[in-house]
Amino acid sequence: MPYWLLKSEPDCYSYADLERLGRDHWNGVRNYQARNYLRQMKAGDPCLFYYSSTKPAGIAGVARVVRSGYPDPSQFDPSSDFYDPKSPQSEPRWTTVDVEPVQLLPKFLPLETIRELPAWDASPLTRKGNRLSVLPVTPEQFEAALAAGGAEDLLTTDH
DNA sequence: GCCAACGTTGGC
DNA sequence: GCCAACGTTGGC
Repeated sequence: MPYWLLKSEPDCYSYADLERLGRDHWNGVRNYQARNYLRQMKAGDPCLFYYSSTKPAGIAGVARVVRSGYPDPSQFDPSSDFYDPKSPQSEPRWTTVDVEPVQLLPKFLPLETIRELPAWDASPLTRKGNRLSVLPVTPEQFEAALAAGGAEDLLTTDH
């Protein structure tokens, strides 16, 4: 089963917002590489919910994909910040997925600590200049993040 | 198709 | 707020 990491600015959209809504679209991704990953996501895939552009940045919680990729409606909405007039209706350019909350990490996992986890050495997340907002995570990275965040092992308790 | 300019991301 | 990194745009 693939694992993913989703970035969000918590001032804009936090884990608590997702928890309050119960389920939501992960929309507004306007980067082709991130979009291609969104298109690979399947219902049931676990995701790490990452806070960017905040102090400190890091992983706040775990979410799960509940609906795989479909056209992001906001690309066709002129009143949306994510409106893309160049996206053809016949072949929508941008994709969204639906996610639901799974759990808040008992201990917020700062980027500084993520960098100390050997499994994360190879991740784009820990590389300088990284700007990818949706990225794949290995099972080892996922487990290491949960352990460091004091969470239950979802690999054995789920599914 | 190249590449300079520009805009955005994101850690610090 | 700064600035490095990098994606996108547009002129040629």
